Amino acid sequence: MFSAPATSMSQLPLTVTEFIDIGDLAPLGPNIMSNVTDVREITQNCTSAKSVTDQRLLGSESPKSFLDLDTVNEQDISLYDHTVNIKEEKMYVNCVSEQLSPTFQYPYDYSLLQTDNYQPPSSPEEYHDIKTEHPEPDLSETIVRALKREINEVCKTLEIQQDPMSWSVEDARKWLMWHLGHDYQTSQGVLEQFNFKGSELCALTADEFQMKSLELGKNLHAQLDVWKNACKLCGPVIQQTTQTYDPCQMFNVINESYTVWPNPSVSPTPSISSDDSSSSNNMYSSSDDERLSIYSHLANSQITPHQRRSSESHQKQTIHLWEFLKELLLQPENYSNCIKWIDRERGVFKIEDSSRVARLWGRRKNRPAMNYDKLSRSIRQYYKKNIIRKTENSKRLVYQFCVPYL
DNA sequence: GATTAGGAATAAC
DNA sequence: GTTATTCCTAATC
Repeated sequence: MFSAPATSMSQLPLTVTEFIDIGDLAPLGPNIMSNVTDVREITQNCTSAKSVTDQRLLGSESPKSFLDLDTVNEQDISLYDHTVNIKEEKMYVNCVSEQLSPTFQYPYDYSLLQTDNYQPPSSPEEYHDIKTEHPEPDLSETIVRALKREINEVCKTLEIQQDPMSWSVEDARKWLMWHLGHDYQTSQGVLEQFNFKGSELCALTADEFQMKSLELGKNLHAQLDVWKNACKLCGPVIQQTTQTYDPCQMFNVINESYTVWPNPSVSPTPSISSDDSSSSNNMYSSSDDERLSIYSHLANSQITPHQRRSSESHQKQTIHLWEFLKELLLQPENYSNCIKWIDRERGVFKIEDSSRVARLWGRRKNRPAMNYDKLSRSIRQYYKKNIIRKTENSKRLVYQFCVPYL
């Protein structure tokens, strides 16, 4: 996935905002949502992502607009990836771009962003040197909670201990795989360079990580650093379990920590195809489909035949629109600003931000050209199938799930 | 101007 | 074959 990037520091014209996806930030709490507005000023210095200078950045709308990835000028950024990691009070946004970088970490420095003369650091080293003091006292707790959930679920899924010092070589490989998760070739290449048990992995410096993988080394080191620090913060609460490998658990991990993912235990999944098995959990996105595929490949020798069949049977599934809408509705803490229940009992919901819902859907289905016009056409296809209908007193952007799909 | 409705062709699975 | 996407016209809010 990551093509050979240039490493020149001069190729750092973009500021952090171009890569922040509000969908990733939202689960971390309202404090972040409110503070991202402060990034607005520094985006004006951005020279490459032209669209960040449009009116959506200039205060007319909520932060979500200018933080959505579709504001990125893809002519300038032909390939990007992004993740958000939290370490104590510092947020790192890892950016990967063909033109920009290998993997750099941009601390999301609230105190600096609120100053008038903020200048983005010109090199990754400067970013690392930034000291952050977050003004919101509640953020640390939010971050710790999010980390706790994620680490707990990842430990369950990978069947590893939370303490990396106790990891075997195989445990460490699982963890690396989890964080690599982009494509099998890349992951295998990197894994060959990190054939260590946990204690040895923890002893490696950032530079040593980078020496072993120019593109991903520092990112992995940061991920491990975050993990180690989070374990300290989380203390003994996190418990490693003996739960068997279940791809659905991966959904829950992502569901709580990154973006919109389904939770099959929450939403009923009525059969709308002739194959019940294919309709029950057809909920992988491309990225985690890949991640699961890679992990499955790695773990094939350790999972049971039943589990392997389960994994394989889930990888080819696709999510239906009505399921996706329900996922959003089931996370009001994150998405009530774009879709929410009007009458939960009767399945009546309203799309508050049609373009955002469409973008989320398009991203999920890897359809960049998705818009509300197309999304709504798909919804209307549900009328005949009695999955979704308009309410009796039809109102704009208000729909209703039919009884079996409530 | 945005939304709604639905036909038709096509793509994706 | 089913579902979703894309494009379209027309009507409505």
